[in-house]
Amino acid sequence: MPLGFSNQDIKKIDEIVKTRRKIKQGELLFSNGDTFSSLFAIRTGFFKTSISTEDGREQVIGFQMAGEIVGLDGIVNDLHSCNAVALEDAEVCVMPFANIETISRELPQLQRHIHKIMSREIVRENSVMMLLGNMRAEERLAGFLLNLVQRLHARGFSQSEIILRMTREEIGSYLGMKLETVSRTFSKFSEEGIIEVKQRYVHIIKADELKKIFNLQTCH
Amino acid sequence: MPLGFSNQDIKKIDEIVKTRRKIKQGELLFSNGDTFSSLFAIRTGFFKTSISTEDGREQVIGFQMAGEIVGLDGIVNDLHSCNAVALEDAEVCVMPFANIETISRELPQLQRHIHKIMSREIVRENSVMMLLGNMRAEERLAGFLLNLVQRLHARGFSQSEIILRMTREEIGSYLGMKLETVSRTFSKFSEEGIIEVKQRYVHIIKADELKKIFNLQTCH
DNA sequence: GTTTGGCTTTGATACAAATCAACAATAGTT
DNA sequence: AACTATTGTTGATTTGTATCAAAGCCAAAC
Repeated sequence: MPLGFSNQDIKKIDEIVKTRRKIKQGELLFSNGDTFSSLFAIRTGFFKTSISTEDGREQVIGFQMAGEIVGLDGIVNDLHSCNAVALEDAEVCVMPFANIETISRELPQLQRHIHKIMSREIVRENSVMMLLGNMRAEERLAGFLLNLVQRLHARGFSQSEIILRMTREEIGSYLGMKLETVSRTFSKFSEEGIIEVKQRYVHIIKADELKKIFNLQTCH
Repeated sequence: MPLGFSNQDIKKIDEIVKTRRKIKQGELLFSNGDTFSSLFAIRTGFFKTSISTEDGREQVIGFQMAGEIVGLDGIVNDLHSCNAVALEDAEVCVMPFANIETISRELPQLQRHIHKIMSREIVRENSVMMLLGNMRAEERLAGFLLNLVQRLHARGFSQSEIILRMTREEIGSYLGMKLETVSRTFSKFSEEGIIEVKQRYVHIIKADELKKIFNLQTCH
């Protein structure tokens, strides 16, 4: 949440955010076809969002952690068009979208904040399209690790150590590659001394090497 | 624009939309790093938006036509993070975003409309991620053609004939494949009698076959 | 402590798309 | 009309990743 709200403003915003919901690992927060009524702010835990084809192929759209918002896909048709699954026990704030709209009409700063959240998601997806459309397996995984560790670091976690919340298959789905390729690429980075991997634990030893592999510099 | 506005409302909205700008083929409407101040509603013409890596690789993010909005990427950081190039002579309405925000605080329907536009873009990009992450060349091109013809048809153009505004290379960049592969896939569809192709002209003969190739059914 | 099942790693092989290369078609220019 | 430059097609070959297959690791359950 941005700064610069009066006490009275804060009260209004608290009103939006008062309902909480707990989601156990593996459970759905919402899924494709559900009617949309609320955005969800993640308080604790870790989610993946995904869509699936008729024939069962899954595409992971993103991984979301504390402080991030899910559910924006539902606004356009009042129906969710993706699934959000908790990858670990989680708690979210349920924010009825009608309330968000009402209050953001009164508070320009909140209005601006909502717009930025949506724009940020568009820009994020632009980068993912670059990743999927133009990059090779190593570049994709390097970009993925750098992005993840940067977001975790912003939340006070280590700059160099990660416990992955998702499987190799989920990483692969997100990055447009098969789980075996994800595993092989981890092993390759490990052999080169760039990272240390042990199952879900990843230690980034040479962040600059990862950045060199992921040599894209543009936007964000 | 949605219905249900009073005459007075319409006046306010017209105020947003009064500035026009013409862009010649090949010219930039905005580019990466430009300060953001306005969204652009395309009145006539055809655009591509793209981002580039340091090393010169381009990723086309989308193709936009009359009635669609570009510039949403700029909101989050008050800077554009992609490039918008006119693929044919075009005219846009320049809509200062500050005005949009002001007026949408007064008109809940306009506010809702803006939110839906942003959400629609997020959902569109989700589908592109599915395309790039999970599909093979034929599926990608089939999906591309179906999407394009559907949007053109909604604007009163033919349901079965298209004049492409973009090169094979630009299609390839959008779909995450090389221009040669695009060309070969066009030829393959043509040999199978699904489409007729002559350079930029494409005639869809068997739309149902294209749909079968693009067998995804989820969201939108 | 052993079993179970899910996840991960690694190897061998197959395949779709990239790359390299030449040529054809088209549009724009002089 | 001839000349360029750009765009598009097609063929031969290479390559990165997928696929198929087997084995190893780990945590939870019994």
